[in-house]
Amino acid sequence: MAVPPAGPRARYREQVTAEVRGLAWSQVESAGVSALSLKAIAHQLGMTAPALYRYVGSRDELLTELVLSAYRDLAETVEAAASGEPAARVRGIADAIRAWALASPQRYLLLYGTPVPGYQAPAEATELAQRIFAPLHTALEVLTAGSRTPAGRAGFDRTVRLWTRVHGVLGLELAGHFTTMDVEPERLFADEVTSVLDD
Amino acid sequence: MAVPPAGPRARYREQVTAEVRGLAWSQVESAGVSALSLKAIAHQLGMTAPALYRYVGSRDELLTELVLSAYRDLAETVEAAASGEPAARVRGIADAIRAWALASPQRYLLLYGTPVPGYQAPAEATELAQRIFAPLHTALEVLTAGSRTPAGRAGFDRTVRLWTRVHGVLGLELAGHFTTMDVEPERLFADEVTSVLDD
DNA sequence: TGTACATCAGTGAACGCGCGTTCACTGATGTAC
DNA sequence: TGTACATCAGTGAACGCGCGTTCACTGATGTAC
Repeated sequence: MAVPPAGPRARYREQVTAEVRGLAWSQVESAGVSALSLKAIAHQLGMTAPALYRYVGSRDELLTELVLSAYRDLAETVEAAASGEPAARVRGIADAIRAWALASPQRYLLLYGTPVPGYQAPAEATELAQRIFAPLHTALEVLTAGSRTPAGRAGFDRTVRLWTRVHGVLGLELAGHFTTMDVEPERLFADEVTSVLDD
Repeated sequence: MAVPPAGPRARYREQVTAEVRGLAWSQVESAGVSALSLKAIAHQLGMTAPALYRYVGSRDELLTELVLSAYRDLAETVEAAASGEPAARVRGIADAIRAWALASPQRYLLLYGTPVPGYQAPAEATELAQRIFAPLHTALEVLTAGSRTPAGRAGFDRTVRLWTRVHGVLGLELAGHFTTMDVEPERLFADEVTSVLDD
């Protein structure tokens, strides 16, 4: 693996770059994507706005980095949860997704909420979305190997169903629609995961 | 019913007010809530920005009007679809919700997508959300009167489940997550509605 | 070890844009006598 | 029927704010001889 130049300057550069990403995330997490502001980040770093262009190509590029890193993080979370007995594995992955979403609602909404108008995610996002989908799909396939649900189309449909049910609960929960409704999201979520296992 | 003053001035006033609402909607529909701009509306009407304050209290008030009218419209749509045989009625309502969402994705997302940061919907929104929920709930109760699913808590949970499954499909569909995934949203949606009927 | 040079982080001024909102006002329109 | 008055839609200037982005530049830091 090629190690990039690691002099003191490169070191400093990486550190500031990390701070930029960190501040960008805290903007998104506290007030959504629309709050992402290069000028605000610069001032929080104690520098003037143009200096930020040493670390960021443009606002759109920064946004793309956030989106991709969120996808990557979720993919890793899902992959890390993919272990154990088949049924428990599906449940484990689903619970990991919910925990990931609740840990940072705006990060989840950045990926699966209302699309940012005029912004088109890069092709890599699609690949990462598949990396998130795959462990769920595999877990469900293992669960029913040689039993009721046939493979192929029907198996794919089942994974999609799991995904939409998971999002159905999370999307409404994160948007606050259960607070006025006497719903226990946790139980509802668990039941929805079970419903797909029982399919 | 008290008829409001209907002289030529009131007439004109109502007409312009309607145009303001119409332009506001076309902004939201074409680029989401964040595109809602009083100045832009004024200029599209051929007037200067301050003149708009004859018709609108503030941007927030206009937004509230949009949100409430979207809720009202959906509630009416759902109520209008609540007829026919029990199973067909549930399906009819669900299909009406999907048609309503597809007719104007941003209007659906205004209600159920990522919340507008810093904006709090008025209490009336909660009442209207219940008006949307109620016909679904009634239809499901009629469907299983005296059969498997007991009333009360379990019946409520089932309606919630229907709602989250509907939203799971619609939310991801409207955000464009199926376009790279070889999913037929219409079939998926129909299957999800069926899954609750079979519960 | 010391000096000359290249690198590059950060500045300051500026551009052009958009936003919501206020204020004192003009002038046309409708209304009351 | 005509005139005086009140109503009110819309203007123009302005405030203060925020945004992304460019440009020529200063000055500190690291590097090569």
